[in-house]
Amino acid sequence: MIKTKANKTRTGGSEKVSFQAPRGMKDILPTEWPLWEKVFKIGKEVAEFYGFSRIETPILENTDLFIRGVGEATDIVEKEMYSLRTKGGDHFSLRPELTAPVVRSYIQNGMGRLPQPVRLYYMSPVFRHENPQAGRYRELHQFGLEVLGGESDPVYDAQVIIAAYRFFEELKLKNVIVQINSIGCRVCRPNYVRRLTDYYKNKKICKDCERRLKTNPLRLLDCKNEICQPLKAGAPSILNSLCVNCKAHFKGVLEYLDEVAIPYTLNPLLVRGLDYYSRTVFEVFPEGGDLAIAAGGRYDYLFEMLGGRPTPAVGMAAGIERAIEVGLAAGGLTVPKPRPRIFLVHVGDITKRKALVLIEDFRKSGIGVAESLGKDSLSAQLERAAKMEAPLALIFGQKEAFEDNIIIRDMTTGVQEAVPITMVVEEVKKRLKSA
RNA sequence: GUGUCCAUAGCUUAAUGGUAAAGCUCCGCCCUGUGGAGGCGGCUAUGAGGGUUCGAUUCCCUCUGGACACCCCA
Repeated sequence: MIKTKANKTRTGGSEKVSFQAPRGMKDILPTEWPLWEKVFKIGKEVAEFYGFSRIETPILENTDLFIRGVGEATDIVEKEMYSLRTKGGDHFSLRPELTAPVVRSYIQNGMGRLPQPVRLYYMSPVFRHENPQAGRYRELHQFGLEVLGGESDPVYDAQVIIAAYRFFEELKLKNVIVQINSIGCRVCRPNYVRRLTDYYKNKKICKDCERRLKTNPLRLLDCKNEICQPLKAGAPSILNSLCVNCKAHFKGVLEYLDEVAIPYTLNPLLVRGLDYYSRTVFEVFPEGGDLAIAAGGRYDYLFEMLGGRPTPAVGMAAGIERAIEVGLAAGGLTVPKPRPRIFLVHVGDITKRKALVLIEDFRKSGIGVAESLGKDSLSAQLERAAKMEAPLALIFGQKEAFEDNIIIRDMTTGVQEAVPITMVVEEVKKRLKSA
């Protein structure tokens, strides 16, 4: 028996079922879609301007990819993955993020032989099984940029941040804030972790932090528990522990950002939840908000973790739902108006048939035509035309068909004029232009 | 995973331990050839399951979904 979440009622002989979208997931309705298209368009333009090409990977990946890539001890892998086992016995998961899949694709498809670095972008759904709340969904869409290969050059870190910043600028989000930090590399991070662990040892910390001290000590830095707050001030700063190379790298990133006047604030307490980051990490916040709308960083070791050759890389992912919410709330982002279409009204069966032919003529001329051929009443059709704010209505009745005419009605003024049917496309074109 | 609040028609809201009401939307008619108005009419609801009760939409439990917060995160 398959467990189903449909609600069922048995009344008499018939069964009534009702379905709802899965928890934390929602429909993008026709009224919302133009907005999404706009956001997608902006993302595409920004990404392609900076030399990124689109990639789309499968929604399902081997669970192991995320365990190795994102990290076994992370919340994402520990408790937020939608995992399933196929009939063949494979363990798959709905992707909770796209960096690991993109790296997998790079390795699998031999992109290492392309000119380096390879720049890829995506705008795709990811899935996380956590409890929904403000700005948090179980299915969310991420706009992401990844620069893969080449050198571990700070200029790439900066470029990713610049592109992300421009994306939000184009979405009319004012005064977004980039918080940035460096969490070092294999050489310097272990030293820092040791110092940090020493510092916190024998100090009064919260339960979560006791666990973090063992599994992921860096996370002690962004603990929000009151008990731990006073300790943060005295904690050793990672920026003082960076090795010479990491220091130079971080300095480089900041200098490039200064060069193009991207505003940022240093946040030495910023660490990221995923295992694969090294050196640069950053998060982007809307003005006055504390929910990140984008985050990213450098991940020079991820390729090795996934069985590839050592390959430096840096990337970021923005939450599209959150960006849209913030943009709408700030008022800069608006729902685009649909392109106006003329409306074809028919009266009678013969004209109904001929109307289909006429529609094709307009299609060839690139003019959008709406109709409601299913309705036969003239009033009802005009009503519909008015409701959808068609600038012009074409009225095609028996009389007109007989005389090879058609009436063009200006819906705002109510002025009508009969024109020869052969001229109607041209006439409409003319009127739309002058309007 | 935990906690708090919530669930009446497509939408917004009303009411009651005893026949569920309205506005907007939608559909139809007035309107055998002229729209946004008006009039008339119609469709559609107590999220699902169980319990208490003569009787539950109302009280109780479970499930599902929603809002918010924690954890964590885009």
